[in-house]
Amino acid sequence: MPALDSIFHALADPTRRRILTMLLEDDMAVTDVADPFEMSLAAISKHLGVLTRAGLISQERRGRLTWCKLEPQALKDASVWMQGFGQFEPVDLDAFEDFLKREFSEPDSEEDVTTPSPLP
Amino acid sequence: MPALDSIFHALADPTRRRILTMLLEDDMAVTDVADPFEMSLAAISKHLGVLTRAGLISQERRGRLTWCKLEPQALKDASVWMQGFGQFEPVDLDAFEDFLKREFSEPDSEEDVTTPSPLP
DNA sequence: CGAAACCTCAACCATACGGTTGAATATGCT
DNA sequence: AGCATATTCAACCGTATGGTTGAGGTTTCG
Repeated sequence: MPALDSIFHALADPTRRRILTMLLEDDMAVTDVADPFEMSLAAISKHLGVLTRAGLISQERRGRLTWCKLEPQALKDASVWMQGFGQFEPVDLDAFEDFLKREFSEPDSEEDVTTPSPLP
Repeated sequence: MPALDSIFHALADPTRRRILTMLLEDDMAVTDVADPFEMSLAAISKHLGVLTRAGLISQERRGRLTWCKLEPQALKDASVWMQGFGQFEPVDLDAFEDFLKREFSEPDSEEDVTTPSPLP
Protein backbone atom coordinates (compact mmCIF):
# COMPACT_ATOMS: atom_id res chain seq x y z
CA MET A 1 0.00 0.00 0.00
CA PRO A 2 2.58 2.63 0.82
CA ALA A 3 4.85 3.34 -2.11
CA LEU A 4 8.44 2.25 -2.15
CA ASP A 5 9.38 5.91 -2.37
CA SER A 6 8.14 6.67 1.10
CA ILE A 7 9.39 3.40 2.56
CA PHE A 8 12.94 3.83 1.35
CA HIS A 9 12.89 7.51 2.19
CA ALA A 10 11.83 6.67 5.72
CA LEU A 11 14.62 4.11 6.03
CA ALA A 12 17.25 6.56 4.80
CA ASP A 13 17.50 8.36 8.15
CA PRO A 14 19.55 6.87 11.00
CA THR A 15 17.23 8.27 13.65
CA ARG A 16 14.27 6.57 12.05
CA ARG A 17 16.13 3.29 11.62
CA ARG A 18 17.08 3.43 15.27
CA ILE A 19 13.45 4.03 16.20
CA LEU A 20 12.50 0.95 14.22
CA THR A 21 15.06 -1.17 16.05
CA MET A 22 13.73 0.13 19.35
CA LEU A 23 10.23 -0.87 18.36
CA LEU A 24 11.52 -4.29 17.44
CA GLU A 25 11.74 -5.03 21.14
CA ASP A 26 8.38 -3.70 22.14
CA ASP A 27 5.66 -1.18 21.45
CA MET A 28 6.44 2.21 22.92
CA ALA A 29 4.78 5.51 23.69
CA VAL A 30 6.02 8.57 21.83
CA THR A 31 7.74 10.16 24.81
CA ASP A 32 9.60 6.97 25.57
CA VAL A 33 10.69 6.68 21.96
CA ALA A 34 12.03 10.22 22.17
CA ASP A 35 13.86 9.65 25.43
CA PRO A 36 17.24 8.33 24.20
CA PHE A 37 17.55 10.99 21.49
CA GLU A 38 19.18 14.36 21.93
CA MET A 39 16.49 16.04 19.95
CA SER A 40 13.21 17.73 20.67
CA LEU A 41 10.04 15.72 21.16
CA ALA A 42 8.52 17.54 18.20
CA ALA A 43 11.33 16.33 15.97
CA ILE A 44 10.72 12.74 17.03
CA SER A 45 7.02 13.24 16.51
CA LYS A 46 7.78 14.25 12.92
CA HIS A 47 9.98 11.21 12.41
CA LEU A 48 7.18 9.02 13.68
CA GLY A 49 4.89 10.73 11.21
CA VAL A 50 7.24 9.83 8.38
CA LEU A 51 7.41 6.23 9.54
CA THR A 52 3.65 6.07 9.88
CA ARG A 53 2.97 7.50 6.44
CA ALA A 54 5.42 4.96 5.06
CA GLY A 55 3.41 2.25 6.79
CA LEU A 56 6.44 1.08 8.73
CA ILE A 57 4.77 1.70 12.06
CA SER A 58 1.26 2.37 13.30
CA GLN A 59 0.27 4.77 16.02
CA GLU A 60 -2.70 4.05 18.23
CA ARG A 61 -3.87 6.42 20.88
CA ARG A 62 -4.92 4.80 24.11
CA GLY A 63 -5.69 7.17 26.89
CA ARG A 64 -3.21 9.97 26.78
CA LEU A 65 -0.47 7.77 25.42
CA THR A 66 0.09 7.16 21.74
CA TRP A 67 1.51 3.71 21.22
CA CYS A 68 3.89 3.06 18.37
CA LYS A 69 3.98 -0.41 16.89
CA LEU A 70 6.23 -1.88 14.24
CA GLU A 71 4.42 -2.86 11.04
CA PRO A 72 6.72 -5.27 9.26
CA GLN A 73 4.59 -5.61 6.15
CA ALA A 74 5.95 -2.42 4.60
CA LEU A 75 9.48 -3.53 5.36
CA LYS A 76 8.65 -6.79 3.73
CA ASP A 77 7.47 -5.01 0.60
CA ALA A 78 10.78 -3.24 0.32
CA SER A 79 12.69 -6.39 1.13
CA VAL A 80 10.80 -8.30 -1.49
CA TRP A 81 11.53 -5.61 -4.04
CA MET A 82 15.20 -6.04 -3.36
CA GLN A 83 14.97 -9.80 -3.39
CA GLY A 84 13.33 -9.36 -6.75
CA PHE A 85 16.75 -8.44 -8.03
CA GLY A 86 17.64 -12.01 -7.22
CA GLN A 87 21.29 -11.30 -7.67
CA PHE A 88 22.12 -12.77 -4.31
CA GLU A 89 21.11 -15.93 -2.59
CA PRO A 90 18.24 -16.16 -0.08
CA VAL A 91 18.29 -14.81 3.42
CA ASP A 92 21.62 -15.61 4.83
CA LEU A 93 21.92 -14.87 8.48
CA ASP A 94 25.67 -15.16 8.26
CA ALA A 95 25.47 -12.23 5.91
CA PHE A 96 24.01 -10.17 8.69
CA GLU A 97 26.98 -10.95 10.89
CA ASP A 98 29.31 -10.14 8.04
CA PHE A 99 27.50 -6.88 7.58
CA LEU A 100 27.80 -5.98 11.24
CA LYS A 101 31.47 -6.86 11.17
CA ARG A 102 32.10 -4.52 8.28
CA GLU A 103 29.85 -1.88 9.78
CA PHE A 104 31.85 -1.80 12.99
CA SER A 105 35.36 -2.46 11.74
CA GLU A 106 35.33 0.36 9.21
CA PRO A 107 34.72 3.67 10.96
CA ASP A 108 32.48 4.59 8.12
CA SER A 109 29.81 7.08 9.00
CA GLU A 110 27.43 6.73 11.91
CA GLU A 111 28.26 5.75 15.37
CA ASP A 112 25.45 4.03 17.16
CA VAL A 113 23.10 1.14 16.82
CA THR A 114 21.11 1.79 13.72
CA THR A 115 20.96 -1.92 13.17
CA PRO A 116 18.66 -4.45 14.76
CA SER A 117 20.23 -7.03 17.00
CA PRO A 118 18.53 -10.35 16.48
CA LEU A 119 21.70 -12.17 17.46
CA PRO A 120 21.18 -13.56 20.95
CA MET B 1 31.30 0.19 2.85
CA PRO B 2 28.59 2.62 1.76
CA ALA B 3 26.36 3.56 4.66
CA LEU B 4 22.76 2.50 4.80
CA ASP B 5 21.86 6.18 4.71
CA SER B 6 23.11 6.61 1.18
CA ILE B 7 21.84 3.25 0.01
CA PHE B 8 18.28 3.81 1.17
CA HIS B 9 18.38 7.40 0.02
CA ALA B 10 19.43 6.25 -3.43
CA LEU B 11 16.61 3.70 -3.50
CA ALA B 12 14.01 6.28 -2.49
CA ASP B 13 13.76 7.77 -5.98
CA PRO B 14 11.68 6.06 -8.69
CA THR B 15 14.01 7.21 -11.47
CA ARG B 16 16.96 5.63 -9.72
CA ARG B 17 15.07 2.41 -9.00
CA ARG B 18 14.10 2.24 -12.64
CA ILE B 19 17.73 2.71 -13.64
CA LEU B 20 18.66 -0.19 -11.38
CA THR B 21 16.07 -2.43 -12.99
CA MET B 22 17.39 -1.45 -16.41
CA LEU B 23 20.90 -2.38 -15.35
CA LEU B 24 19.58 -5.68 -14.11
CA GLU B 25 19.31 -6.75 -17.73
CA ASP B 26 22.68 -5.57 -18.87
CA ASP B 27 25.43 -3.03 -18.42
CA MET B 28 24.69 0.23 -20.18
CA ALA B 29 26.37 3.43 -21.27
CA VAL B 30 25.17 6.66 -19.69
CA THR B 31 23.47 8.01 -22.79
CA ASP B 32 21.56 4.76 -23.24
CA VAL B 33 20.49 4.83 -19.62
CA ALA B 34 19.19 8.36 -20.13
CA ASP B 35 17.33 7.53 -23.33
CA PRO B 36 13.94 6.37 -21.98
CA PHE B 37 13.67 9.23 -19.49
CA GLU B 38 12.11 12.59 -20.22
CA MET B 39 14.81 14.39 -18.41
CA SER B 40 18.12 15.98 -19.31
CA LEU B 41 21.24 13.90 -19.62
CA ALA B 42 22.82 15.95 -16.85
CA ALA B 43 20.00 14.96 -14.50
CA ILE B 44 20.57 11.29 -15.25
CA SER B 45 24.27 11.79 -14.77
CA LYS B 46 23.53 13.13 -11.30
CA HIS B 47 21.30 10.16 -10.51
CA LEU B 48 24.07 7.84 -11.61
CA GLY B 49 26.40 9.74 -9.28
CA VAL B 50 24.05 9.13 -6.38
CA LEU B 51 23.83 5.43 -7.23
CA THR B 52 27.59 5.21 -7.57
CA ARG B 53 28.30 6.94 -4.26
CA ALA B 54 25.83 4.56 -2.64
CA GLY B 55 27.80 1.69 -4.12
CA LEU B 56 24.77 0.37 -5.95
CA ILE B 57 26.42 0.69 -9.33
CA SER B 58 29.93 1.22 -10.65
CA GLN B 59 30.95 3.34 -13.60
CA GLU B 60 33.89 2.41 -15.76
CA ARG B 61 35.06 4.53 -18.65
CA ARG B 62 36.08 2.60 -21.75
CA GLY B 63 36.82 4.67 -24.78
CA ARG B 64 34.36 7.46 -24.89
CA LEU B 65 31.61 5.43 -23.27
CA THR B 66 31.09 5.20 -19.54
CA TRP B 67 29.64 1.84 -18.67
CA CYS B 68 27.30 1.47 -15.74
CA LYS B 69 27.16 -1.85 -13.96
CA LEU B 70 24.92 -3.06 -11.17
CA GLU B 71 26.74 -3.76 -7.91
CA PRO B 72 24.44 -6.00 -5.89
CA GLN B 73 26.57 -6.07 -2.75
CA ALA B 74 25.22 -2.73 -1.49
CA LEU B 75 21.67 -3.89 -2.16
CA LYS B 76 22.49 -6.99 -0.25
CA ASP B 77 23.67 -4.95 2.73
CA ALA B 78 20.38 -3.14 2.84
CA SER B 79 18.43 -6.33 2.32
CA VAL B 80 20.31 -8.02 5.09
CA TRP B 81 19.60 -5.12 7.40
CA MET B 82 15.91 -5.58 6.77
CA GLN B 83 16.12 -9.32 7.12
CA GLY B 84 17.77 -8.61 10.45
CA PHE B 85 14.36 -7.57 11.64
CA GLY B 86 13.45 -11.19 11.15
CA GLN B 87 9.81 -10.40 11.60
CA PHE B 88 8.94 -12.16 8.38
CA GLU B 89 9.93 -15.49 6.97
CA PRO B 90 12.78 -15.95 4.47
CA VAL B 91 12.68 -14.96 0.84
CA ASP B 92 9.31 -15.80 -0.41
CA LEU B 93 9.03 -15.36 -4.11
CA ASP B 94 5.27 -15.60 -3.87
CA ALA B 95 5.51 -12.47 -1.81
CA PHE B 96 6.99 -10.69 -4.78
CA GLU B 97 4.01 -11.63 -6.86
CA ASP B 98 1.69 -10.55 -4.08
CA PHE B 99 3.52 -7.29 -3.98
CA LEU B 100 3.18 -6.72 -7.68
CA LYS B 101 -0.49 -7.58 -7.49
CA ARG B 102 -1.10 -4.99 -4.81
CA GLU B 103 1.13 -2.50 -6.59
CA PHE B 104 -0.92 -2.72 -9.75
CA SER B 105 -4.40 -3.23 -8.36
CA GLU B 106 -4.32 -0.19 -6.11
CA PRO B 107 -3.66 2.89 -8.23
CA ASP B 108 -1.43 4.11 -5.47
CA SER B 109 1.25 6.46 -6.66
CA GLU B 110 3.63 5.81 -9.51
CA GLU B 111 2.77 4.46 -12.84
CA ASP B 112 5.57 2.62 -14.49
CA VAL B 113 7.97 -0.19 -13.95
CA THR B 114 10.02 0.75 -10.95
CA THR B 115 10.14 -2.90 -10.03
CA PRO B 116 12.39 -5.59 -11.38
CA SER B 117 10.80 -8.38 -13.31
CA PRO B 118 12.47 -11.67 -12.45
CA LEU B 119 9.30 -13.53 -13.31
CA PRO B 120 9.84 -15.11 -16.70
C1' DC C 1 42.91 18.90 -38.03
C1' DG C 2 38.18 19.67 -37.09
C1' DA C 3 33.68 18.14 -36.00
C1' DA C 4 30.64 15.15 -33.70
C1' DA C 5 29.54 12.08 -29.80
C1' DC C 6 29.73 11.31 -24.84
C1' DC C 7 29.66 12.87 -20.37
C1' DT C 8 30.44 16.02 -16.44
C1' DC C 9 30.78 20.60 -14.26
C1' DA C 10 28.97 24.97 -12.56
C1' DA C 11 25.56 28.06 -11.57
C1' DC C 12 21.00 28.62 -10.69
C1' DC C 13 16.06 27.67 -9.06
C1' DA C 14 12.01 25.79 -6.52
C1' DT C 15 10.78 22.72 -3.26
C1' DA C 16 11.49 19.32 0.45
C1' DC C 17 13.94 17.95 4.67
C1' DG C 18 15.36 17.93 9.46
C1' DG C 19 15.68 20.56 13.07
C1' DT C 20 14.13 24.45 16.51
C1' DT C 21 10.75 27.01 19.52
C1' DG C 22 6.30 28.30 21.34
C1' DA C 23 1.46 27.75 21.37
C1' DA C 24 -2.51 24.55 21.16
C1' DT C 25 -5.03 20.36 22.20
C1' DA C 26 -6.34 16.12 24.57
C1' DT C 27 -6.47 13.22 28.53
C1' DG C 28 -5.95 11.93 33.36
C1' DC C 29 -5.37 13.00 38.42
C1' DT C 30 -6.73 15.10 42.72
C1' DA D 1 -12.38 22.81 38.21
C1' DG D 2 -7.63 23.04 37.66
C1' DC D 3 -3.19 21.47 36.80
C1' DA D 4 0.29 18.25 34.98
C1' DT D 5 1.32 14.95 31.29
C1' DA D 6 1.50 13.65 26.46
C1' DT D 7 1.50 14.84 21.81
C1' DT D 8 0.85 17.61 17.82
C1' DC D 9 0.61 22.04 15.20
C1' DA D 10 2.57 26.21 13.13
C1' DA D 11 5.95 29.13 11.86
C1' DC D 12 10.50 29.57 10.94
C1' DC D 13 15.49 28.49 9.47
C1' DG D 14 19.57 26.51 7.10
C1' DT D 15 20.78 23.05 4.05
C1' DA D 16 20.00 19.32 0.69
C1' DT D 17 17.56 17.55 -3.35
C1' DG D 18 16.15 17.18 -8.10
C1' DG D 19 15.71 19.55 -11.93
C1' DT D 20 17.26 23.09 -15.68
C1' DT D 21 20.65 25.30 -18.99
C1' DG D 22 25.06 26.31 -20.93
C1' DA D 23 29.90 25.71 -21.14
C1' DG D 24 33.88 22.51 -21.10
C1' DG D 25 36.85 18.26 -21.54
C1' DT D 26 37.77 13.65 -23.94
C1' DT D 27 37.66 10.48 -27.35
C1' DT D 28 36.63 8.81 -31.87
C1' DC D 29 36.05 9.39 -36.77
C1' DG D 30 36.09 11.52 -41.44
